[in-house]
Amino acid sequence: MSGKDADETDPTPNVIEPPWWRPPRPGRRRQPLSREAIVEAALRILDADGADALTVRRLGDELNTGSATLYWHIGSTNELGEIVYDHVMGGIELPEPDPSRWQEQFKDLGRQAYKRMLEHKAVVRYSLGRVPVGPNMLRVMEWSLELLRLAGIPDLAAGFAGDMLGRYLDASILEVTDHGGPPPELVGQYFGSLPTEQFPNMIAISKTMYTASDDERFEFGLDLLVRGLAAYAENPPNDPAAAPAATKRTRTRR
Amino acid sequence: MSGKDADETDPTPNVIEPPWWRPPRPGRRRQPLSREAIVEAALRILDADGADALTVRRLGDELNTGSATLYWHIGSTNELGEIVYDHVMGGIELPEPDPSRWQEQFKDLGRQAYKRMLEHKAVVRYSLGRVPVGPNMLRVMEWSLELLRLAGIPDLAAGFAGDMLGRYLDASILEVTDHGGPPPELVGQYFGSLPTEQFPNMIAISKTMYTASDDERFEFGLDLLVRGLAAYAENPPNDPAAAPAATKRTRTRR
DNA sequence: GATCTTTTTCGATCAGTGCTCGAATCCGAC
DNA sequence: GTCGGATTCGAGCACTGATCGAAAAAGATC
Repeated sequence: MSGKDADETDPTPNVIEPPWWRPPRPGRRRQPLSREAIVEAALRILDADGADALTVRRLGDELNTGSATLYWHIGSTNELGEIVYDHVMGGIELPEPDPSRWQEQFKDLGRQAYKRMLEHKAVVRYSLGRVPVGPNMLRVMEWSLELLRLAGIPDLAAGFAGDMLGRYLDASILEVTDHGGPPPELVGQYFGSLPTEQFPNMIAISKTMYTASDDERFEFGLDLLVRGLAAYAENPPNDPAAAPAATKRTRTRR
Repeated sequence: MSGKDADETDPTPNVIEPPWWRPPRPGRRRQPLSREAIVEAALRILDADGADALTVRRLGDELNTGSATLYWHIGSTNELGEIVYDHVMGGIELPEPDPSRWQEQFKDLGRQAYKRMLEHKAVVRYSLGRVPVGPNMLRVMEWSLELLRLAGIPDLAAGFAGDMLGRYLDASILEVTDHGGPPPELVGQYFGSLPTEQFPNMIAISKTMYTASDDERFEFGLDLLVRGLAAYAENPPNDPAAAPAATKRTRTRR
C-alpha cells in the first residue's frame, strides 16, 4: 500500500543476459517476512477483492513470494483467517466495567465490534462457525463476562451472551454483504413477490424491514438481546445453581 | 442404502470381450436420475462422512454416474446444499398458532428444528451465512411471523426473531459437531488452562458451561431468546411505527 | 416401422485450490 | 572463513467445482 520502494523490488532489471541464465534472484526481501506482514497483506486482499480472493497464491503475489514460503509462517489458510479476525477485533476499547451502566456498556461493545467488521466485511467468513480463541477476543470475552456477572446476570446467561452477540454480529454483517449468494435486493424482491394469500406476514414484514436502515436494525437487535439478558438478571432461571453475582475479585487491569 | 438390486447395477457382467471394446454401456439407469434422488444421496453422504465428503465426484459414485450428469439437474453444489437443508427442515410440524401459548409454541419450533439438525449435523454448513429461501423454510418463517404478530410482538422484533433463532440453532449444532477446527474438548481444556489472574471469569464460566448437558444448554438459550421477545411484547420499543398486533386476518390454512 | 426432436447422460478436460517436498539460499555465531 | 540453523522457493501432488461437445435414450410425428 505504501509503495514507496516499488521499483527497487522489480526482479527484472534492465540488463541483457542469456535467457538460460538464472534470473538474478530477487534476494532476500529487505524486511524478512513476518506473520504480521502476512496478516496485513491478507487484510488488504480481503478488503480489496473479498473473501474468495484470499488464496495462498494471491497472497504470494502481494508479498512477492511463493506460496510455500507462507506456510513456514502460518499453519493453514484457515488459521490465517482466524488470526486476521482477531487482528481486526484488536482495536476494541474496553472501559472499566460499571455494573450500574451494564446495558449501555454491553451495547457499546457490540457497536464497536460492528463498526470494525463493517470496515472489513469479508473477514466475517472466518468468524462464522468458530469459537474465537485469539488473544484479542479472549480479552473481550473476559471483559464481557466480568461486566455481566458484576451486573448480576447468572453465569450460564452471561456465558451465552457473548456467544449470542458474536452470532448476531455475524448475521448483521452478512446481511449487508455480498457473499456470493443471490444479491440481497433480489432476495427482498423475491420475498415481496410471494403469493399474498399464502405469505401475508412475510410480505408485511419485508416492507417493515426495508424502511429501517442497516444501523437502526442492528441497534434494534442489540436491544432485543440486552432485554433478554435483563430479564434473566431480574428473574433468575429455574436453575438455582447459577450464581446471582460475580465472585469476589480484585480489579481488572487494563 | 436399500441395496435390493445391487448386482443388477453391476456394469461388468460375466462375459468375455476384447478389452479394447467399449464396456457395455450401463444403459440408462432403471429409474432416471431426479433431483430428489440426488438430494437423498447427498444427505446420505453428509450423514456418513461429513460435510467435506460431499463433492460432485463422490456424489457421482453414489449414484453411479459422472459429475457432468449432476449439473444437468442442479445448478451448483452450493445450491444443492441449500436444497438439502430445506429438505431436512421439511419434516417440521406446525400447529395452529395460539397466541396465548406463543412462548411455548415458539420454543417448540426451535426444539423440532434442533432435533432435525442433530440428526444431520453436517448440513449446518449450508445454513451458516444464508437466508433460507427454500419452500419448507418459507413455510416455517411465515408460521413464525404469524404466531409472533398475533402474540403482539412488534413487526421489527418478529422479523428478528426468526433470524435469531436460525443463528442460534446453527451455533448450537456447531458446538456439538466436529467441524474441522480444534476438537471442542481441546477448546474447553484451553479455556480452563488460561492464567487464573488474567481470566478469572472465563475459567469460572467454562466450568459452569460444562456441567450442563447440550440439550440443557440449548433449552437455556431458547429461553433467553423468548424472554427478549417477551420484553418487547410488553414494552414496545422507541419506534412508534411498530404495530402492536397483527393485522386483521382470516385464518391460516393447514 | 422409420425419422426427427427433445431430454438426458457422460468422458474428457479446464482452471483453480490448499498444501508438501527437497533443495537452495541467507545470515548470524563461532 | 565456515558452519548450522533459519528462511525461501520452484515444482508438483491430489483434489476441487464446473463446462464442453458428443453421444445415447426417450418421445413425437409421419
